[in-house]
Amino acid sequence: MLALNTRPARPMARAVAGLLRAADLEPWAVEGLLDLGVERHPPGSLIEPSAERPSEAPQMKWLLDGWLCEARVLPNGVRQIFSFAVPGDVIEAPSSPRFRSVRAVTAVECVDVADLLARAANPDTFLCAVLRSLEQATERRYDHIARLAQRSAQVRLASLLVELHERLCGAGLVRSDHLQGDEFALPLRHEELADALGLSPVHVTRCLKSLREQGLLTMKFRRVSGFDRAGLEKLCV
Amino acid sequence: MLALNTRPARPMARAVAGLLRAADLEPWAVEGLLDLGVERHPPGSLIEPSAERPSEAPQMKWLLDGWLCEARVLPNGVRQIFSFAVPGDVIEAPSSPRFRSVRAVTAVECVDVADLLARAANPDTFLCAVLRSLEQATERRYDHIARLAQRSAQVRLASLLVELHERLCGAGLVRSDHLQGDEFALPLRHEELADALGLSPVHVTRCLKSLREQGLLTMKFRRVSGFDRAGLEKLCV
DNA sequence: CGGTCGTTTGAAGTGGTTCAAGCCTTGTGG
DNA sequence: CCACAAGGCTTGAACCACTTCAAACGACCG
Repeated sequence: MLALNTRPARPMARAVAGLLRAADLEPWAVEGLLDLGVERHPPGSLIEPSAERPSEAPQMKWLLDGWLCEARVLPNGVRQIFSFAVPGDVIEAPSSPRFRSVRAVTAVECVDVADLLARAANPDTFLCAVLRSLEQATERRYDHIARLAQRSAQVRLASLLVELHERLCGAGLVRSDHLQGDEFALPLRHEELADALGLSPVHVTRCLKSLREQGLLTMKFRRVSGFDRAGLEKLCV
Repeated sequence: MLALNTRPARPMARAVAGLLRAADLEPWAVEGLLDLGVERHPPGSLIEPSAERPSEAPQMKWLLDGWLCEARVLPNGVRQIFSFAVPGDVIEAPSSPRFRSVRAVTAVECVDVADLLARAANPDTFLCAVLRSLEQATERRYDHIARLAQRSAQVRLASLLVELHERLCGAGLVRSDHLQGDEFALPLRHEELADALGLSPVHVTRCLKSLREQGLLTMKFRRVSGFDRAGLEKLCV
């Protein structure tokens, strides 16, 4: 379920670069990271507080690689996804998964924030980045409420994709192309998008088709290409 | 726009009792409150950080009497209400009202939390209550996302009313009646409920009618009566 | 008593759901 | 290398929840 590894594989190094950019950290801060134990979680697994460290405070993880989603399963069996986490984000591992649980969407690599702080050469810098990340997540929760309550299906989808594009840009995971449109990995099925947006998967399909026909993006094989950010933002006004 | 007053009127005393119960505070803690300046805001006014105390930290207010709503006006002119605050709640006065603003729904009385902490005989107790209140508000934001995304109009409305009933109970603002159903003041127009729930006001009317016909509640003259909590909760499953 | 704001009701339109079938990828075994 | 199965994507048709528009009604306030 969970393996520790002191020698991270290549994908992490790539994400770390983005992470550092996102957190405004200096490149030399990487050294502190590479010494740390990296937790690996397979797709679909729950991210829970480590049992070994039974602390009172909420445990936070810094996501190095892969995607997470924060969700709740309602009494009627429907899953509501509250948010997605992308490399560079900090998430709180919920102590009681009754109301909110965090699950790996893809294979995931993360480190414990407490470890990071304890071992970092400059804990203050790290802490600031962590707090900023949590604050932005809170901000996005408001955005999501407005999105769900007031927007049509197509605009909900477009604005979520714009948000993810923005965040992936910050993590250095977008290949920019001003002529053909940007391109990035989006390891979500229509069902995940539907569960986040309160739509049926088939209607997500239809909305994506419509966006494609408007030349705003193409989503295929877990990748988005031809992403026209300006056009999508105009749609979202 | 904002008046200070050292001698609060009667309505406050009532709310304070509920507030204390909600916060598990001892009755003698009231004394500290009565010495404090109480801010009064007319209906419709914005609650902003006091200009006189230009602090970096977010300013928090403890609501003694009246209702607030936390909202954003979207570019297309639609208002999204994120949450309501009832007596006993703590709210953060947003520093930049660009993304989130807090507005008085009714006439409002509140005190500054920093003042409260500075002057309180037992700041620890107060601080715990404040933190608990903020934590519960965060929790409710998740509930609201799930409500908006996954529920039918009628269930959205019912579950919001159940939430408000629960909170008003905590503040001692519900008159319990197990035979006829509970009764409490609900100073919201259909439009406010609609803006919170992502519905049109006319459809709120229809949903209320349906709930009334099911014998679950009656909403009239800014009051809810015949509130059948158990029945409503069964509806929300 | 008349004006205004909020609520109620009806009728028509639309956006999203549901169900069901076909298709396209990807992975697996012969 | 192909055959086949499984899972996800796509499309169509019918249905339903909610919206919009419009008009009437009711309470409250001068």
